Amino acid sequence: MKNTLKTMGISYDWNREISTCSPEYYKWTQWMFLQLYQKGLAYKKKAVVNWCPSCATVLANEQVVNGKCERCGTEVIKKELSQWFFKITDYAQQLLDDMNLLEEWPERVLTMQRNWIGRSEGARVRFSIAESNETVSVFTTRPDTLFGVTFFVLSPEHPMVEKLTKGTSFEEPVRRFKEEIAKENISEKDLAIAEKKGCFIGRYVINPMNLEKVPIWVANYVLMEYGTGMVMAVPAHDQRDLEFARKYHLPVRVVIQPKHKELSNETLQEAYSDEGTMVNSGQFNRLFSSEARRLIIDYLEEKEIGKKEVNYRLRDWLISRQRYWGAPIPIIYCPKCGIVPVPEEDLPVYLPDDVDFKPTGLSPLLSSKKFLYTTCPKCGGKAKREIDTMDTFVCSSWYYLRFCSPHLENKPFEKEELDYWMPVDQYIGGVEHAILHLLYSRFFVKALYDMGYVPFKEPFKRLFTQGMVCKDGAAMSKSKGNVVTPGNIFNQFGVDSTRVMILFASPPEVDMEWSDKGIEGAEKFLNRVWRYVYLSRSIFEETEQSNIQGKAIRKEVKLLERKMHQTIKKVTEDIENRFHFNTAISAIMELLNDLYSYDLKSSQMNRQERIILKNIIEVMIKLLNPIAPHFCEELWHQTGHDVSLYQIQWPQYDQKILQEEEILVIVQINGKLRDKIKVVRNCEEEKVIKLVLGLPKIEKWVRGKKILKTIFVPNKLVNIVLN
RNA sequence: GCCGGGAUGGCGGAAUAGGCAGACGCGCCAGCUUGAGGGGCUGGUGGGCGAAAGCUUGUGGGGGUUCAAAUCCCCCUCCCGGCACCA
Repeated sequence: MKNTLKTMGISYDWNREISTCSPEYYKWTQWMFLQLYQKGLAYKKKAVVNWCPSCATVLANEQVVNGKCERCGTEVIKKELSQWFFKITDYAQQLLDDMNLLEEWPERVLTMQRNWIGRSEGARVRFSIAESNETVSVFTTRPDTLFGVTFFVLSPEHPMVEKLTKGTSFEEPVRRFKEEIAKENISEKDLAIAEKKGCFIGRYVINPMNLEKVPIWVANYVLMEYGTGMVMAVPAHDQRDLEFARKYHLPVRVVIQPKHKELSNETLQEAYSDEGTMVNSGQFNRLFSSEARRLIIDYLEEKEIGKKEVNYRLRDWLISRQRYWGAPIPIIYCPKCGIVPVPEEDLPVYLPDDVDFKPTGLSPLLSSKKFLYTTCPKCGGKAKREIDTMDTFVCSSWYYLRFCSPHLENKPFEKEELDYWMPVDQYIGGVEHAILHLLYSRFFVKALYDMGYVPFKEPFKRLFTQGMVCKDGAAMSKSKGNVVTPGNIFNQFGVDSTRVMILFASPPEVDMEWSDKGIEGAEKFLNRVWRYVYLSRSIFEETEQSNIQGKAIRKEVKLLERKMHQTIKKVTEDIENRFHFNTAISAIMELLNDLYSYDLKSSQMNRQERIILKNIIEVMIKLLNPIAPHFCEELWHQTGHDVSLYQIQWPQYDQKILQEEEILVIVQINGKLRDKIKVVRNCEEEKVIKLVLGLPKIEKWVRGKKILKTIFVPNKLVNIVLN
């Protein structure tokens, strides 16, 4: 990889190269963990987590794509395990709010992050359970539909289910139902379309608004992980609840009527989830639903039966991995002292080298006795190390900070270096990192900011997302193995032709299907440049004095000079503002085409003209240099220069020469192109119109018609509107 | 279902602030050069009508705004990406 990059002439500063899997680096990853741990942002909990059977490790939510493992594509299953998490949810709101600071990020990525965080506003409402002192709470985004609650649903995994059915005649059937659901084990992907199933549990809750008793069910469509693991069902205004109600013949009660039609409890086919006028809702009747929503929340708060609440879909970041690769989590378990963090001075906790890689489902580190057994830093007694390693996304969440001080030994980074380098001015990466690396890194910087380690809130000022390069319909990636090795193309066509081909194919932000069809064109272009310079080589021979007399510079030379300035402008702007190398290259091609087509014989040029042409050729080489550096460097030396092109200033364009003194003006009749005319720049309206009306083609169209009006856009166009 | 982004010749793409649609390249066709091949050079190349000049049509489809729309607005179709029984 490094060799390929070097071969391609990509100018990284290899002095700053770091390797996240080296102890010098992961020492500081472990240090980060300890800082987060001390702040309460790293914690261990038992939870239902994603497990990839093929990788034999747990995964974070972000690493499960369509129910499959992000790395290997295996269907992910659920397991209950005790694992380490980073409390990214503490930063959910800040991650959303600070998107304002990310003005130069693509909207697409911000949207993806917004979706992922999934903020929803609503209320938490407490319901008491009938014939009991217990209460339960639900989260709802629609407190205005509270009067429409006709049943209550718990997730089958909810601990309350057992509690509420214990010792009743429902205990057995509910248990059987839970087993049935668990057995089905539908994948995450199919969950959305799976049939709704439920079971009444024999108990009731009291609706705090109207004190109605409504039955409690368990059903497979309620997620344990979101909200409180239970929902208040409002079938009239929620499609899922309606489907369930119709299947089990539960009542439906409309509490919001839309403007132009009247909904009926009996015939309702589709839940109405928009706004409307409140009905069947006691003192809130006749209010508009959005208004009622506010007032009901006030009412809930006043009566202390609920409160306004914001819920996020974002889950905490599960960072434990049962893999060898990754920094060991610097934690020691002591039978006396419990969970003890490894003291900073004992870092790094080295990855052992005597491990057995048999996939056991437990971390390979377990097999290293040397690693596992240690002493407790607190009491000195016998203790065991945490055997899981950290998600490698932890390593990559802060590497850009390390780049600022890559070899520092006593600290992860130097404050002065951060001040100088950070935040990153321009970050470039694939869109596939939108909610993985980019979200994690933002979280890290926010946490480090709050701890006073970094003086900025966002790591990356400007983000550019490259399109994905696909092959055989799938994104090219190391893990999928459908990568093109550029070696063969280099050998056959050379590195610079390959660079031209890649850059010319399409602008970098779009996805593209890999094709090397353009390689021959790229090679042809470079050959044409080479040949032109070669044919004009006498220009560069100082000794040869022009014996052509005369000072007049021919029009062709002037035109070429202007074209050169236009090209400088175009190439500079395309590269600087948009990374659009494809159009930059095409501009250079145009310049070259012009050079060929004017066919100036250097032997027939006077001194002035030779100086201009020489400059044009040199500028062309300079402009092409970022695209084909090896080629240009060689040409540069071939044309008699000793200093490397890298030390040469980027060419500047001259605004005055840039502008054409004769402008081609478009002549339209009723908006249709009919003719073109050349006029001097900034020619006044009356003059141009007069000229235009004198054109034979235009005269033909205008004859016998009445001119209703004329549109004049200076230096651009004339449009004559006829009846 | 919701949220983004798209759709322009045979192909990759261009048109950056509403003003020449198809820059540049690939491919293809014809010609020149060459013993041949390769290479190079010249010309042509969205569709229709035409010998040509030219006319006409044309940026996924339909409607609209405008003197003027690939570009702005509304509706629809399809493709890609994200989220998705998220209460």
